[in-house]
Amino acid sequence: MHKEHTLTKNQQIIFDLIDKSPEPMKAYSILFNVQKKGIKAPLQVYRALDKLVEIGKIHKIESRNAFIACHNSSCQVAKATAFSICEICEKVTEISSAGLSKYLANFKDKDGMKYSKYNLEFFGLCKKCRT
Amino acid sequence: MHKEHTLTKNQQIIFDLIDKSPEPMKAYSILFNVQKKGIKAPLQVYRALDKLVEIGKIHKIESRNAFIACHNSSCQVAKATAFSICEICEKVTEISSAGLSKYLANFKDKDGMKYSKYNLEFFGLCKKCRT
DNA sequence: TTACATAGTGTTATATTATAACAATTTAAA
DNA sequence: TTTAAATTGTTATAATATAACACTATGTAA
Ligand SMILES: [Zn+2]
Ligand SMILES: [Zn+2]
Ligand SMILES: [Zn+2]
Ligand SMILES: [Zn+2]
Repeated sequence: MHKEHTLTKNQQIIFDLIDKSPEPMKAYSILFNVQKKGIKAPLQVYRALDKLVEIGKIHKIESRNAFIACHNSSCQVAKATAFSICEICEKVTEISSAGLSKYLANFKDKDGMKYSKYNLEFFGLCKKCRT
Repeated sequence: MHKEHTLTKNQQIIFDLIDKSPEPMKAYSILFNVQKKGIKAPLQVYRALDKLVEIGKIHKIESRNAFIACHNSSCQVAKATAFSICEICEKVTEISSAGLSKYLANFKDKDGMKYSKYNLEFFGLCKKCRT
C-alpha cells in the first residue's frame, strides 16, 4: 500500500535507522545517529519524519514522542493505528487485528459520526515483564 | 469515583481553569492564566497537572499536548479514555460509549493479553466543520 | 502532643521536543 | 525547457517538560 513511494536520501537514511531499531526512536536520538551521514539539524530529521508518517512508513507513538516503523502489512489506512505499550520496559508493539480495526472504523459516536483515522495506545505489561 | 479527592490550592486553581475552558488547554497557556493567582513557574503547573491526571479529574490529549477536564461520569478507570478530535477546528470531545469501553477493555492481543488502560483518539470533522 | 512520613510548594536552572524563516537545490511535469 | 512543487541546508528560536534542592503543610501513629 505505502511501498510505492520512492524515498529521498534523507528519508531513506532515517527510515532505515528506525526500521532497524528494536524500539521506537526519538527525534534527537535519530539526529545523533545520522549525523555521521550528513544530517546535521533537527529540522532535517523532523521533515523526513513528517513525510514518513504521512506516507505510512512509520508511525508516531504520541504518548512517547517516538517513532516506529510500520510492520503491519494490513495497515491500509496510514493513520489508523493501534499499539500496545509496556509500562515497565517500554516495549511497543503494533497491533494488527482485523477485528479491532473493523470495530474502530465502524464505530459511530453519539452523532452517528464515523472516523477513519484514529490512534489507539494500550498500556499494560508485556509478556516478559508480567512474569 | 474520582470526586472524593480533596484538591490542594494549586490543583484547585488549575482544575477550575481547565474545567471552565471550552477547549483543551496547554500547559503554558494555563501558566499564563494562573500567574495572577500566584502560580509562577512551569513546574507548579506540571505538578498539578500530573496529579489531576493521576486521579482522573483531567485527561491529557496526547496528540495535542493539551489537557481537558473529565466530563464522563462513566469514566471509572481514570486511564481508559477515548476522544474525538476535529482536524479543522480542533474541537475535542470525550467519548462515553459503554460499548466502546467494553470492547476495548475486553480486547485481547495476539498473546491473549488484555489491557485495562488505553488512550484512543479519533480524528475527523466535527458536526460544524462537516457542513 | 510529639515524632515521623508523605505529599505539596517555591525557585532556579536546564533538558527535550518542535517549528519559523529564508535561500538554495533537486525533481518531475507541462 | 521552463515552471511549479518538493526537498534541502542553515541559523535561530519557540514550545514542552524535568532535575535538583530547600522548605512547608498535612496526616498518622506512638
Ligand atoms: Zn502500521
Ligand atoms: Zn515489558
Ligand atoms: Zn474522562
Ligand atoms: Zn470542527
